[in-house]
Amino acid sequence: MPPKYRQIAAELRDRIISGHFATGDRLPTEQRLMDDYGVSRNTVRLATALLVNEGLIERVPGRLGGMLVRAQLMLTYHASRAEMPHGLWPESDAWFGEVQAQGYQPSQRFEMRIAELPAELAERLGVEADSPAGLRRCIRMVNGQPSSLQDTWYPMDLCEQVPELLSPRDIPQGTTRLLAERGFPQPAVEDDLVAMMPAPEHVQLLNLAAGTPVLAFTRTGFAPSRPVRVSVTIFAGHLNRVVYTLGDADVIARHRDGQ
Amino acid sequence: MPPKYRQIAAELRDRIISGHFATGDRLPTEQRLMDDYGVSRNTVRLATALLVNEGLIERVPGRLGGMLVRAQLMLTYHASRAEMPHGLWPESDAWFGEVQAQGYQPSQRFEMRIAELPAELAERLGVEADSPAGLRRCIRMVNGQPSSLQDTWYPMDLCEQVPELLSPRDIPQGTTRLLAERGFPQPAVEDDLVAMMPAPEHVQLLNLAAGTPVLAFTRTGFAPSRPVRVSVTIFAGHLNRVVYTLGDADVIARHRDGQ
DNA sequence: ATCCATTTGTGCGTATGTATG
DNA sequence: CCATACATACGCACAAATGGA
Repeated sequence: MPPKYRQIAAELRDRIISGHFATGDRLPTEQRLMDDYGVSRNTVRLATALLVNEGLIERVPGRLGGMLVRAQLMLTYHASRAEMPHGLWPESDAWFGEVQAQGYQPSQRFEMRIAELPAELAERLGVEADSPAGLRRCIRMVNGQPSSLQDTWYPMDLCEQVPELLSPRDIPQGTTRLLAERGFPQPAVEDDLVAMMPAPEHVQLLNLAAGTPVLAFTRTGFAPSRPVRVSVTIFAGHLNRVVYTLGDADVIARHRDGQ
Repeated sequence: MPPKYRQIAAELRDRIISGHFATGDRLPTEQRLMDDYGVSRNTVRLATALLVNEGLIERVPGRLGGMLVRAQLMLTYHASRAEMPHGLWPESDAWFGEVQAQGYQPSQRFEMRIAELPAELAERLGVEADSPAGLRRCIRMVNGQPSSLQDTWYPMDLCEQVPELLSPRDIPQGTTRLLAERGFPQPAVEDDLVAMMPAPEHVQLLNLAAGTPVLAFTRTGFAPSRPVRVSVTIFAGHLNRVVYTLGDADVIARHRDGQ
């Protein structure tokens, strides 16, 4: 027989998944659970901590607080559509469009600075670790909630050839098109996706609840002569999914239309 | 000032990330941390629970147990290479090859059964929810450790046309080629990736430590006339990453060779 | 096979702090 | 200012797992 706290967690989990508790509902208070199950507060906390770590609930202190069932809002990001392969329109526009098409309210915030390239990213760009590079950071929000964090790095010599990259504001036509106009098209990209628990920095910037995993999405863009940029996007788990379409897209479109 | 348990967690986290503690090292015992920091055992457990949830350590009871720094082994899965677009070789062979090329020892286990399609997957296949379907499950292991879990669903009517799909053993030429030979090539696939905390079933099958996120990778394969299968692969986080190459792969290959 | 020592796992009770309405 | 809810922290006890004597 599993320990009490796991049994209690399992019961509550089932009631959440089955829809007995809906999004935004309050679970019974800790005191109530202590009485119902005849256990100590410690045991109740162990049980509910599991649910917090699974991302099913969040805890809110205060008079009208409690343990709330979290929303399972899901946003789709079409990785093979944006900026690939001929559709060279600005990625931020693509993102705005996708979010709005899904019925949500997008917004974003920009920052620009010069920073030292972490070793792992420097290798992808084929430059030395810790060399300086242009870093454009974009925090994207959906309905006011931080949703993803994108850091795009450009090698320093490229920034000198294309000084607009150092602009602290959004670049209207998009950096990908800007680079293409200056002789650095990106006919190929390599993406790399991994699920991980967020670093403390990401928890803060994305306002993540404990137990929320993130999807780290790294895209390296290649000009014919060299890699020109690497973007690291941290997607808040649960809130985002990334979609790729490979092969003959018409086949899929035909099927969708047929439905 | 942050609470004590967070301070203690932060110190230990820094020492792990900075390499002061290496993979496999034991952290000080709970008793030792109580003495060092002058706190109760409860506080030590709160602190170390954070690190467990971040996937940094695992706890092992027993005489020579302790809190061990977890390995950060990383395996790469080339999603756009296996079985796409002309290279129609068996996916399991592709996986074996990739793992071996990275210096690890692959193995896998098969199961086959008929089961009811979950609503979400039924929609992708364009059939009714809860209708029966052929389910092929493959548990893949690296160096004996469960690494990923793949469930592939085939609509029932397709299984009747291609009865080998119901074979409980591995299909030598691979199911994708088998289907192509029987008139169901897959010129297009759609992939869908999301980071999530594992369901209890996944925790058990993949032998996951608490706090390990997973990458759920869903691939829908389309024949010209219809979708023919949907595969759901659960990758244990930390252990796996998924890579896509989009556009002109030669551009990337040239750059690699040039290094 | 038994017993013992060590380390984490589970559970109890209590007290005080903090956030919110 | 109060009431309610979760947050942090102390202390204690016994169970379970593991490895060695």
